Amino acid sequence: MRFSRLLIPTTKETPNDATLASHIYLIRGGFIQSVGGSGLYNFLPLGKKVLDKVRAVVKDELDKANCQEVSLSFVTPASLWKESGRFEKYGKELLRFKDRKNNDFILGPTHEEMMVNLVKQTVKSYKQLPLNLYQINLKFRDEIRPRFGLMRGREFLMKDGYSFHTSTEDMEREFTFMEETYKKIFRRLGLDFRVVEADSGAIGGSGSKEFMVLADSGEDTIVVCDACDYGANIEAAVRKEKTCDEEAPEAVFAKFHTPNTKTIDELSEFFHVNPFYLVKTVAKKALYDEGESKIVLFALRGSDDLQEVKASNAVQANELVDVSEEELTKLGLVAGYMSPTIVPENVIVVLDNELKEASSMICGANEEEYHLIGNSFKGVEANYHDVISVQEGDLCVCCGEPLRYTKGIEAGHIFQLGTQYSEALGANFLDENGKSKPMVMGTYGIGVSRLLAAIIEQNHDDKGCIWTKASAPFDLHIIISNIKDEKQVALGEELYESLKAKGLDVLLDDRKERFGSKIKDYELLGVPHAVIIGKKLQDGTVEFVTRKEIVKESVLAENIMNLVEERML
RNA sequence: CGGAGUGUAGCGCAGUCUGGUAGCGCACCUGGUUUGGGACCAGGGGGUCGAAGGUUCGAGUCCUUUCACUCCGACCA
Repeated sequence: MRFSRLLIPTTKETPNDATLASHIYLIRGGFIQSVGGSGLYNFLPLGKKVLDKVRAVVKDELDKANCQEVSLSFVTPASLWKESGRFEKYGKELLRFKDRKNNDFILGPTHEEMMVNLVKQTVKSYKQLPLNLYQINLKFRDEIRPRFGLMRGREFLMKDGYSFHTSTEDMEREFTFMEETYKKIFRRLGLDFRVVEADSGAIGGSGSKEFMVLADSGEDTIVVCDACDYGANIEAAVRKEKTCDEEAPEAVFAKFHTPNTKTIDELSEFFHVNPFYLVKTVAKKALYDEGESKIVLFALRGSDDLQEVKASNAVQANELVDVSEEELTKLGLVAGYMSPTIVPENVIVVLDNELKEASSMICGANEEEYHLIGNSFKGVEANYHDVISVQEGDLCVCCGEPLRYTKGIEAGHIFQLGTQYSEALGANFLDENGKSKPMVMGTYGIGVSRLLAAIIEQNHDDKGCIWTKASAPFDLHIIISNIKDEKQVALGEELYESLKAKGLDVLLDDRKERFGSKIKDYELLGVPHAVIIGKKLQDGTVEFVTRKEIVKESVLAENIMNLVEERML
């Protein structure tokens, strides 16, 4: 294609609301255009080209893995979502609206309901299973705070796949197979990624894994082990039970006067003990459907922090929010001195798993200026859950080596769903014995438009994008330095036509611009290779450029064709 | 949701305090010069100043209402 005929509105200036490299370069390079700055984007020709290339890789690998592409209606009747129970549960991210007849509709943020409904109507027998259907379509999530360009938009392109099985074993087989298929996709796109254990979130289900593209700007914190391949999202990470070298504060059970010691630090100072032996009691309000809420006390070691997602799951809440001091007082809870053992009615207590066998612990007395010493949880029946946040340096549950934090961009997520949706929506099949059973499901997602951002986050420099081979908008970028130099133009045209004929996707910069603008645009757009036809043609040479490190190789003009073929075909 | 801020040309901004002809840079159009790191000269086009209402002879500017967007915050008992 000819640059002079393409709509590629590159700019020198960075948009004022962009902080991430991917956001800046996608806008500056004319790949995408912001729509009213509210998490909505138009894809311009170049952006659409990249999107299609990424999409093609995803589709190719899935089709090879016997998945079948379909396309589901974007607008979804709310009735299906009411059946599954998610119309209420999904929260404000679900965009709801009414048609002229006043019927409720939603814009699909994910399509379990629609897909289950499709399968329910067409699949009746075990002979038709297993089945893996997917689509690559728009999704809409009314994010609280869309930001970072394509990283967290409200409307985005997602591949969502759903598999249906006669048994849990078969679903697990497919889950593992999809993990391998996804790895092929991410590798082919040239990404550095890690597969990690994850929380299942609003989708539900038992096991789930996330595909994290490693990048400092990632919004997710992931816990990894360098000694083995353990990796998990912080929301799901576990560790080998923590121990403490310091001596435990031996004491018989007693109430102790502890003025002005509301925080763990103050308490640790007061008793001269490691926070490991203190109980931190965190109050949260758990929100449920239809405006119901409960106050929950989470108790954990003072050396640990509460992991909110784990905590929320422990009480099966939709969300946890902070509780005001007034509310606590009203319930008979004393802020700063709360206790997991002395608790008013109507307050739920959740103890962290690691407190199960703990002894010599100090906790609040739920009384102003008093703590209880010499507490033991040995043999105490209680509501135990894993609610702590794994910290850097904690030990790996698999191999015992220290764990490390890193940042990742969630680009894929696969779930073992089970029968939760098939039961709710009545998606049953008849087995060999003619018995009706709910289908066992798995679900698999890839954020296709987010991948564009992820690729750039991982592959850019201070000049612009550096697309990977599989994602680049063009294979080769030819720059004619001076459009008034007939020799340069002639060679450029010749190269362009013959390389096109060989099947390369070539961009020819034939604009009436100065060299400076053209090379800046080249570096900004980030096509993996370029040929510069310029001044040096007088001496019979041109340059072959590799974008990644900006390496320029001088090549005799008559050899350039061979070199390009050799390197690129 | 809590806090702060911003809406003026396609983009980035000044002008608002102290009311009086709508400005600048980039981009765009025309002509010319220039052509290896985002050029220069000359000329030109483009804005119901977020919206509604009010005060005034006169409102981008003052008052009221409203909408939109951006940024920061959501491990504390």
